[in-house]
Amino acid sequence: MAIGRPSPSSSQTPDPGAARRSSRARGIPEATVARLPLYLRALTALSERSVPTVSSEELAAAAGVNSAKLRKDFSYLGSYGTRGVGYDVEYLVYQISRELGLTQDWPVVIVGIGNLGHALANYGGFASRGFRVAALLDADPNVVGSTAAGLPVRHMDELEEIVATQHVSIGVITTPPGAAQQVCDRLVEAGVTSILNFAPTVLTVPDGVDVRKVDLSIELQILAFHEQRKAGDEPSAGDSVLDRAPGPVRAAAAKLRRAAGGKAEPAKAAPTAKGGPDDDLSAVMPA
Amino acid sequence: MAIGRPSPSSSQTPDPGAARRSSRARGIPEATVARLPLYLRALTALSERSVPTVSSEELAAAAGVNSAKLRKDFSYLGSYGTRGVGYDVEYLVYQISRELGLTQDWPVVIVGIGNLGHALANYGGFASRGFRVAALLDADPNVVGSTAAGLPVRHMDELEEIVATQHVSIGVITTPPGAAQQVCDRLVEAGVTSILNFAPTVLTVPDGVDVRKVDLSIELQILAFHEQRKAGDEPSAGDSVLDRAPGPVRAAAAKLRRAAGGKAEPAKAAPTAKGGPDDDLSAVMPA
DNA sequence: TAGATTGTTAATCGATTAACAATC
DNA sequence: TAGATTGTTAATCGATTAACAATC
Repeated sequence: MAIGRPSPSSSQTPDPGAARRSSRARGIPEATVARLPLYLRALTALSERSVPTVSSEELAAAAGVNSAKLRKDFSYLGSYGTRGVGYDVEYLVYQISRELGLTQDWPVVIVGIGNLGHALANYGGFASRGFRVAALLDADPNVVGSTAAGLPVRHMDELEEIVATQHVSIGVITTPPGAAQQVCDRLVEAGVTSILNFAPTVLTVPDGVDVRKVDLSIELQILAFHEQRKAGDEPSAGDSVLDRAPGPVRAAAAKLRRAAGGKAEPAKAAPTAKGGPDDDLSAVMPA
Repeated sequence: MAIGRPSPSSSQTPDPGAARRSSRARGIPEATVARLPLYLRALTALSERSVPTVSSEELAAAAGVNSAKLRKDFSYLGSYGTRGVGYDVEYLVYQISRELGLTQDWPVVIVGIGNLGHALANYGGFASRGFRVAALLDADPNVVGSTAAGLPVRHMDELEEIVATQHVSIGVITTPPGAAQQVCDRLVEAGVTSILNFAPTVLTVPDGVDVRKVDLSIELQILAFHEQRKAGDEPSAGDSVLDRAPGPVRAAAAKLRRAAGGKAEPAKAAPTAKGGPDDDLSAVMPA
């Protein structure tokens, strides 16, 4: 592979340090930013029920966090509450919306219109938050020309023009993993500076471009890890005595296996590691 | 609302403390667990290319993290590397798979077969990681009986029997938000102990049940926050002089607004807060 | 042996939390 | 005033990172 030290901000996982630093410029930690949408959602529900004010305790419960954290989070935004009373719901909705940049319109392009692209195009939560689907794009001639969520699917060739004329700064990638980096490069070249990536691939982008990823498979794997522990912590089917042994013994065993040219438990590793097309989304999303 | 202090482990965001504590029992921090799937994906790609060994530097680059973090992560699993050489790819694939619980079969039910449910049913990354779709379920008679990804969509009434007979411990919720808690309750009652929630709702579950959420809208909002900052940090359209003023002045302004019974900038807050059905996924997923 | 690379240590940093003074 | 609730402080905890001794 011979890959040099990666630039911290050029990998798919946005460099937490960079994000923190930039947020800290105005004093809002990244962890707080990630919770603001939760608060906003809970506040919007209260607003629709015409609830005028809410305490940190009530709002925290509705958002699923504890109240100390919520108050700390809000303290980064300013002093928007009233001691002894609570927070004005409408005012807080507005302030958080503004802080998140939701008081402006964000045109978005979605690239790769398979089932997932369809689902996103139809997602009501986008429009109600200031996100507007500027265009649906696909490279497959069989898909181009069809409609999804009332919008025509346009060809990738139009990407550059659409991004330029509609001032698109956010792109959503729902292509198969093999196409994702290439699509990403074109988006960035066209002027997109924020990317939401659903393809299970690490994307490389230049400094100044933010990438967030949503990975369906990873979430399930994390659940499986905890599920495994709940099951009584008895050794799983794949466990061997050596695997449970103290570090030095395991290490020695590993070396023995390597020395013997042997793949450790290959028959057991194979089913999960190579059971199918690795993370292929082509069944979901046309190329 | 009058909601009592929420039990830390009963909210949708899995109590990080609890997760950490349980992981720490065997010494694996939650942040490390969340990265294991990334390493596994990179290793699987190397395995398919028949690469025998890999250094921490190379693997870290492929996974999009730095090598110190990767070595630290691996140190929680044991000593699986060889100094001066690197890691045996096949052996590491097996060890990480085992640690994550992927050497066993995980039957999964998906509830709510709209576009998103379809996309997930078709997602190749599941099957190749030991996750097997045990059943697709929906409450809508018009959807029940159709097929998705070659599987029949079955009625919610069959949920309990399916979970019991097929030993399902993981459920995926892709219903509209209004149905999510009810579906969650039924899943838990039937014996499911891990839930992946795509509905934009906070789920309440008993102790011992893990919930992870994937929230499309929240990811976009976080991108918008950073995008807003890139745009030169000039005041956005919604800013007023008071909103930019020091804390005490802002607070005073808030109080004045409240005293006047006035909603702050209602015309500006309204479009984003109430533009459409809030987070309604019904266009995406049939009830 | 000499070069390469791991596994671990220790310092640093950010996030969480409880507690409480400030103040409505 | 008395009760309620915010905003902030300070302690604690987990995560990250660089550096390097161990060792292949």
